[in-house]
Amino acid sequence: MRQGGRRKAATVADVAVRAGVSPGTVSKALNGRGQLRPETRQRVLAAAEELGFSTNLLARSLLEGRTYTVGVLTSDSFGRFTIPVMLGVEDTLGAGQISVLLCDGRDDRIREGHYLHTLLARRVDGIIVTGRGSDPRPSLGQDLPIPVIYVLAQSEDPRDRSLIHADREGAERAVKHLFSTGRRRIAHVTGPQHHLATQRRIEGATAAFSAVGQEMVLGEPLMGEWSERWGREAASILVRSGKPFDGVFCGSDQIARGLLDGLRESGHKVPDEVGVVGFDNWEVMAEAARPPLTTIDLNLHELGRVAATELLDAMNGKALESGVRSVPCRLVVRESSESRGWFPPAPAAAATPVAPAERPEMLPGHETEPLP
Amino acid sequence: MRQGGRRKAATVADVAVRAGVSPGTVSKALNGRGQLRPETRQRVLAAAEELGFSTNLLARSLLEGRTYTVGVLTSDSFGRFTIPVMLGVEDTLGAGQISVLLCDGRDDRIREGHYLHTLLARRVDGIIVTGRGSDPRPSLGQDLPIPVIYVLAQSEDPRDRSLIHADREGAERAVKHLFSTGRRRIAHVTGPQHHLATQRRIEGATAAFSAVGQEMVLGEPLMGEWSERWGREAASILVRSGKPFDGVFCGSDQIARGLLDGLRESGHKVPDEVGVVGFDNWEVMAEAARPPLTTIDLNLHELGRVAATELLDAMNGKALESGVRSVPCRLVVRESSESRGWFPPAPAAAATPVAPAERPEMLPGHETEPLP
DNA sequence: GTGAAAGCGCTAACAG
DNA sequence: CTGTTAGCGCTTTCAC
Repeated sequence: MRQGGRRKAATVADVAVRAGVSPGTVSKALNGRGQLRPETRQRVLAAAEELGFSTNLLARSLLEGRTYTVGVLTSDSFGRFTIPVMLGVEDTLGAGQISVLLCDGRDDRIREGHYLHTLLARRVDGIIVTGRGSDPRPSLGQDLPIPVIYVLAQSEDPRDRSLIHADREGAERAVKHLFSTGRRRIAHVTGPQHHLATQRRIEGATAAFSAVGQEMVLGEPLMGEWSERWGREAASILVRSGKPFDGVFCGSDQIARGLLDGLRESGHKVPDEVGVVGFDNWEVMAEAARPPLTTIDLNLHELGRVAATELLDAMNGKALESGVRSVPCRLVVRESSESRGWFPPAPAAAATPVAPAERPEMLPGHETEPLP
Repeated sequence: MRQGGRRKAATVADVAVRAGVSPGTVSKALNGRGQLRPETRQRVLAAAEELGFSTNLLARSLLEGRTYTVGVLTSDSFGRFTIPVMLGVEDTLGAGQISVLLCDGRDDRIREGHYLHTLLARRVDGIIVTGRGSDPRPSLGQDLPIPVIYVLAQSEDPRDRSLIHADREGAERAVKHLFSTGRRRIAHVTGPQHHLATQRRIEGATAAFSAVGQEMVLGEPLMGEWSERWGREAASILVRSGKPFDGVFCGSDQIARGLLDGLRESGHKVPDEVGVVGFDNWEVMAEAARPPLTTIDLNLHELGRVAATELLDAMNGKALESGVRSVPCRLVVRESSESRGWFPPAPAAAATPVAPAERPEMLPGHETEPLP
């Protein structure tokens, strides 16, 4: 049966004939159900083998009313953030024999609606919606016959189940880490003001400052775009401000990398004079930075894993909880924040004591991906 | 029908009852087949609408023997190169109402075999195999009942159909582009010797040198790893060699970016004194480079599109061709190779004349992807 | 222990 | 024009 000459696949009936039994018996033998004489079972298995029999899952699904399939639907296209989530989902689901149908919404509501229709017609057992997290997205609605989980891009409807990474806590952790290495004069350079992520990270950073009774250098975050260019520019702004600073928390790894370049080129030593922490743990960025960048890992793979796990439970009848669940971020310590021990003494004791030095959870370094 | 109270979906029979007709008639009305009185059709459509009817594609597929589904199977995990391919596939297939099942092989042959089994049991209409292109991969075999196309990672078996990007021609084009901007003393810095990609790019580059009767600076390519670090190191090697050079073709954008940093920091002006061309058009890299990097775009999305198109034909009965087809790369001109017109006059006319200045095909710049 | 029959939801073929 | 029937491939009673 070469590619040209497609032959009809063998059915249970075919196997039955060859084994000299009935279709029902074949089914039992193949699925290890019922009481069969071992010898009969062997005969059936042999016949199936010889015919290259492969169960037609369509037929089984039709009967069972389950397809062991879930749809992953992106509102925007699959990008740097959604892909690790999707892989986490696929990974977890694949272990449970569940397949993933891919639907790329491309920021087009019409297209998305069309995909939703297709998924329902294909009778998927559940749907995971993902996309940019900059802002909440419209709900697919409450009247779907299957469970839906929103990941990264949370649903506008609080009755839906949404999973996001803990931006706020991550940012707080980043800043506390800088404090814990002895730095005191810390600035925050981040993305566009209107992004939800920007706001959440500012909140987290602010909380960390309050906790130790310090003020942000320049009094407020420097907001710009998520780019290396902006990071370089911010470095220049900081330097020219004349205000002393010994730490910078950046809202993204790209910004951090630009900032690192800017600092190096204006003669500031990292981490000796300034500690820098980024956000995202975009490994190619963080590892190629000079020096390698300490940053917050979004745990996107884990986010996908959790989403898949919750969805699996829901598919098995357990009611889905409502509202937003946030999955913790991880601090990944690299060189850019190393403490060198010569910092000025800590300022007057703050109301809340500085968090003790953290046990950094190192991520294993990934090899650079080979070229195709 | 909230998420908890899953109700059985309406069937053609339900619609039939409600519309006061038979199931057969419902089918015709819904699919626009056969001769129906317009009024009847309307009644059926209304009933379907009211019941929220959605065709059960499983049942249809079972009957039709086609599922309008293809599997995309990676040998390694989905990475920087395979993802654009997969998106190209999904894009093309989605337009034809075909869904994509995702299978992440993770470099594990057992796992891959398991996925293949599942795909066949689900009766997909075709399979696209993808993965790292560093070396050919084992064939899935010739005895599959459905067409298979290998993309990026070509099959070891020449009877299979493989699609790859035109590495060799891309490299040749890159070097010719440097020549066309007036440069003559060009070096080649690239990846590990044992990679097929490295070899193909060296071949292409060599061809371009031969065409204009020039020698590669240092006489041979500098081979290292696919990293920025190696790019920086190579810059230093080149500079310290004392040999004059005015152009460098890098085997990857990462190498190129490191090289650009190295050159800048050792006081060499790009593009004024040295022109640099990369490979991959990894946009975040190429655009963030200083200056923005001229490079070769692998056309991965197009590769996916072509693969999907060939697969569609094959699924419709057209026999798949055998062997490797290579899809052209594109030159993307940015600042790093700009001609400044003050170069030394061209050397003694070569046997083959220098290619005339190329019409650079600019790609639209992509915005930096917003954070989640 | 094993076989026969019914049915999952749909559509194509043939009656009426 | 519309209804009836059969069957896609499988599993699951329920007889034997």
